[in-house]
Amino acid sequence: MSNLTLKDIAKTLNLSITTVSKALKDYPDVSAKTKERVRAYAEEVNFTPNAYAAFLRTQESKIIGVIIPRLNHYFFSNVLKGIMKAAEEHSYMVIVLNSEESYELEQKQVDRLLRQNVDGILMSIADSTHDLEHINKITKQNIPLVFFDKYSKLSNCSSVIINDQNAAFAAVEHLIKQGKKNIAHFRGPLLPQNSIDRFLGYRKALDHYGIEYRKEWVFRCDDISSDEGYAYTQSIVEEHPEIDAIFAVADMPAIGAIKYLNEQKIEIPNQIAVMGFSNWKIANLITPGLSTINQPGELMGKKAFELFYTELQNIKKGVIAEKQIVELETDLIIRNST
Amino acid sequence: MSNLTLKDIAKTLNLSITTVSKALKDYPDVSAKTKERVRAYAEEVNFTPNAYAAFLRTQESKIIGVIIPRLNHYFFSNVLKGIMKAAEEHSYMVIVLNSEESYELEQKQVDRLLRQNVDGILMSIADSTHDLEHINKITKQNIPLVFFDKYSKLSNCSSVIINDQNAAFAAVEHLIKQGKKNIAHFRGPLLPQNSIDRFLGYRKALDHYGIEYRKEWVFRCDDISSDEGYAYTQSIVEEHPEIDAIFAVADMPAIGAIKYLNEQKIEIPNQIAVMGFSNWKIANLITPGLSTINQPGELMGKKAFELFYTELQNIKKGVIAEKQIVELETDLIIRNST
DNA sequence: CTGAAAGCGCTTACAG
DNA sequence: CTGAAAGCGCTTACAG
Repeated sequence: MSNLTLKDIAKTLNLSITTVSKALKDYPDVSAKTKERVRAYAEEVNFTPNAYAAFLRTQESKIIGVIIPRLNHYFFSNVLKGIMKAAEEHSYMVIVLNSEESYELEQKQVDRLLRQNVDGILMSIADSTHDLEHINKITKQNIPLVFFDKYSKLSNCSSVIINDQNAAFAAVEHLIKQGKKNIAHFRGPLLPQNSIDRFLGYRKALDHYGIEYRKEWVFRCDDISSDEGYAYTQSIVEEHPEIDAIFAVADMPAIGAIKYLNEQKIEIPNQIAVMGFSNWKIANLITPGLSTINQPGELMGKKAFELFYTELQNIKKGVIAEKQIVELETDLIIRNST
Repeated sequence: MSNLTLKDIAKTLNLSITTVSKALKDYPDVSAKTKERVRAYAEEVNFTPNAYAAFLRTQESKIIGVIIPRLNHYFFSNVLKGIMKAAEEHSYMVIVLNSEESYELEQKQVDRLLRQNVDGILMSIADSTHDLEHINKITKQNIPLVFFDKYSKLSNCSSVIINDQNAAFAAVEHLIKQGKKNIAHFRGPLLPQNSIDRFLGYRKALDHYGIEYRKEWVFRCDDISSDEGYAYTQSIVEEHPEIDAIFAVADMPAIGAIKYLNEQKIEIPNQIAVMGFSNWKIANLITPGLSTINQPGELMGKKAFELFYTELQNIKKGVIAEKQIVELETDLIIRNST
């Protein structure tokens, strides 16, 4: 809109479009004097080159697309922050799309990003995604694709993840070492790999310490919400009084549990200990503080961008490199809820 | 990358580029048979038109830029969610930038968005922004600009805001009606309008009910963080034992206050009542629940997009319309902290 | 050191 | 109903 072009500048300065373009891009074959003239004028009139026209030549949009399953989510916000910071450093901009854990939306959003000719796509798969056709579309077009956190074992793509199974094992092991024997699990939805892996880590820890697994002590949180945690804790207290600890797939259900227990004046951790997963900010703000597993969100975002970036360079050079899986460290954070 | 073009399709189908383009855009002057052929083939080869080339003709990027001062922030995430949902409905994509409350970053990001030729910019001003030159750049280029939440009274732009002064008044009035007389205020930084207005609302309420204002009971939270709230509450308890209520500029400092009071086993609200502002999710998850002012984030985002959209239509039609200020309703939410 | 020209992939007014 | 052609605003190989 009402933006100046190279042509306008060329006309005003009595130069060719070529020379103006070169001057602005600091080509060595333009005289210092001309460069100075052009630059001064461009500054004066606040010239901003048209990114679209440039793209048409260079075929690089300098934009990446990010699809996250939840926007108002401490962990994913942190990942996004990491991505955006790294992108900024490489002069990239980020189009953000929120799939709201919906497979249908996710498919549409992939299409939209492809149409936009983004230079790459970074995504975390929605809970309801059960099919990878849209993912294949991306890889077929030879566009770098990087998964973070919720990835797919079936697609051969670069990914930044944590070892959910080991982390969950450590969490449950900690509960056991605190003397807890009847440990319930609030698991996540059925499809996503991380909710499966955290469940498996729970089972493995029970196994390892010779504690019987009881499937009626596993409660499914499809929304991974505090409300679910609250409601399940109520039914635990009322129907399974022998349960002495809860390991939740994420902090939110754990916080719902703590809320209920606080209201009922049930002692945490003496009567029931509560363990979360993710280390949201809120985990340290409630009373008692929530023990949890720290998941390095910002670092994950940074790494995801870097994987994209090296992959893009490889493609440009025509190098076919192995896809990389980066596994980040997690820590057990012990607070007063265990 | 490796993307088909209209030319490729035209060649394969033995048609002209024109006809292919028209067929795909459902122009009336193309035969149904041809349209069908083109569409079927485009589908088969997964053709995605090049958005940049299209832009160069239409001068519409179908992208907006959003600058928010904080990313990992319940309220701003909600606004973003509202913006993105509305954008999606209008086939717009959203480039998100995080100014981290920094004036310098904000300036750079405005430049980057202008260079990208976004169709409009939606932003909330950083706490440290003390100058509007970058804002003027946007309006000079005749690009729609809409502020949300943190706006500037000095620039004539469309804005979606709340009445911070009235909302703060209602919050403090509620404390007074609960019998509180010695009410401290955790105020925000000096520059942003909303932190000024909330402070003014606090003063107005005191005035209105004949309570003396004491400036040593006002504590400045430059980061609007729980840590600041925690530390100030400690000094209140130790140095100003007569204080019986706290009104905080936002939920985070209020939650820090509650954390400290809980640790010290100081009764809330009997000894000290605590009032927040914004109604973050966490406000209802801590014990006691935090009384606060509900700020409709998602709705604010939706309205901001709509303001942008009507402004864009006006510009296209050459209509010069008044800038609009939309003021959204807030509610007093009473929980157990007051 | 400067500039004319081709071309990126579309859209659309115009001709037939 | 179909197509040749101009043009959006850049970049860059090439000529002078």
